[in-house]
Amino acid sequence: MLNGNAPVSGATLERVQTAASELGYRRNALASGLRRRASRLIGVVVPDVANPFYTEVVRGIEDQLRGAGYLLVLCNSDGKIEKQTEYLRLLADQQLDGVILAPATPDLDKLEDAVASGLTVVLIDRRVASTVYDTVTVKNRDDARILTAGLLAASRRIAHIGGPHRTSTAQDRFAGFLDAHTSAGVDPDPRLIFETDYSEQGGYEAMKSLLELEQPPAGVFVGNNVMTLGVLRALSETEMAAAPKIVSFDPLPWWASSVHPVTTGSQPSYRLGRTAADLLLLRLADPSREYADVNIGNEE
Amino acid sequence: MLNGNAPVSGATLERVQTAASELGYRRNALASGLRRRASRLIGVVVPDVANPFYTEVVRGIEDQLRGAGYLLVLCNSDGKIEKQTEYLRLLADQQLDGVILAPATPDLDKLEDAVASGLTVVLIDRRVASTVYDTVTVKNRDDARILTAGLLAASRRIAHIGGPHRTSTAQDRFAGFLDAHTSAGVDPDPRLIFETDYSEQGGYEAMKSLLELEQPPAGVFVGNNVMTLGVLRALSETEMAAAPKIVSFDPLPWWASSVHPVTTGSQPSYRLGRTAADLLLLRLADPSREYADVNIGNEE
DNA sequence: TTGAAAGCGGTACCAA
DNA sequence: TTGGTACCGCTTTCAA
Repeated sequence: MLNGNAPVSGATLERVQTAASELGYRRNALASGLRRRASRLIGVVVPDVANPFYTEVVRGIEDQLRGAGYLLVLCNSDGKIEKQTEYLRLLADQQLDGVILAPATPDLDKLEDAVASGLTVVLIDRRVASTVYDTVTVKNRDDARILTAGLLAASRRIAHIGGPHRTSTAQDRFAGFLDAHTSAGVDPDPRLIFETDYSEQGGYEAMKSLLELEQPPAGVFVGNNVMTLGVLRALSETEMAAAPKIVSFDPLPWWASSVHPVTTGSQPSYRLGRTAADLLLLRLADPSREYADVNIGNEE
Repeated sequence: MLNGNAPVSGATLERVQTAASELGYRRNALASGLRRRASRLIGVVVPDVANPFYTEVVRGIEDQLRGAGYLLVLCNSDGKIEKQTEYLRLLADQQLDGVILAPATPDLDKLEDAVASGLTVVLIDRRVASTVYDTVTVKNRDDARILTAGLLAASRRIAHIGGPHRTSTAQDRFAGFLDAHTSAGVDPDPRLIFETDYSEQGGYEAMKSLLELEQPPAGVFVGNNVMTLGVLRALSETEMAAAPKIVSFDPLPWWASSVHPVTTGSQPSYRLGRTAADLLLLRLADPSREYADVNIGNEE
């Protein structure tokens, strides 16, 4: 009745509605949710909101959910599978309608529990070995290839500072880096390839090592924004005639300022968030729709 | 029964509990909440999570709530009173147990509605004209005084780039700036005092103006982190022999790197979040306790 | 100590 | 179309 699903006559409906607003009636969402088996709450599980990439993603999700009348429940997993699992259980207990999850590991066992307990799941950022989830990722390989090609146009000595190889994002970006080399007919120098943990400190240390080489690279491809900030810190500590060109896969946060120019991809973290929220709302509306695997690129 | 509040014998209790876990029983939080009139959900309303200050605050709140088994519902008000009001209503509808709010305006009318509808409110960051709320702020005036005094020790020509005067934070920080001048027996130069809107662009423009002066200041006190990033951008665009010393009220985010050294206060945004969450949990446990007005400073 | 029953505030269904 | 009633799953109370 109060949600308009009842076959009441216009007059009665109106009478009820004015009465309701005059009395300041507010629907109790808990009671409603209990009956309808839905809470109008969406969970978001990310490694850390304090990482500027996820901050933007979360903001995008929130903006999109707001329009649909959903509220966002924020969870930080710190990339730990136990925290992620615990949160998924809690979210299921709270009867959340769905979860947007940036998986801590490519490993899916626990995820199935979550789904079994009634959570609708949308995956973001990292792809996992399964096609039964809506997934939103960025065009890691293509974008990395394009960015690297830009560097190779100026020089053949290009370094790579990447994330942990167990993550799909780091793999894909490294593959793009190699693609560009292949196209350009250049053999990458293994001494210029660094694998770190996607951290500021990792980027800093890798860049330090590069700068200490007898022949530093002419350009550096850096696999994410946080590492790039470490790279910039390393650069700022070093005096040199010709600093290497820096290309960062992610854009730096809007408030980051730097003396050293950095070329970046326009990784659309905000749009990624909106898209993920969209997919989740669509699936909630129609659980039988086909699974989507959206790949957000630099276009537009 | 399932929450242990029932006068059951040990044996029965245990029997039920093992049965429950074997069957994979999970309590329905919606039903439980409906009955107990509590949802184990806490709302957080901030202007924008993407502002590094609030990002840290939110992270602090989340970590603290997690330990207590509460979930965090994130809302961005964009500093707009309408969005804030709408969210408070939504949160009340969802029967949230409480809200941690960074008020968009010093104006409280709507807040009372929220409380009337059953929300327990804790205020953060900006103080409002009322003593009937738990409040957590930073020691704006003292910290600003100390930071400014550091600059005055080196020179008498110190500029001030502050936030909007209608906010309590900007007022207090400016007062601290003046305090330091009084102690040092220095008259502040009004041409060096800028009021902006706490934005990166505002900081940028103010700094540009300062650099264009015939006699630029020897030091600049900047009222928040975001403006400081604008200030740094302005500096990076300008070549000069002796750049002014920059002091930022807030610390820059951990990943920020900069060529220009910046002295910062150690504004404990993370701790502010934890403290706010603590206060809220305490009040939820004992609604009649005295209102707290906590002032977090640089000590420790 | 135990079990049964009422009710939190809605929604959905059914007979009138 | 309408009003009445059962029921969502849990907590609390009350009688046995």
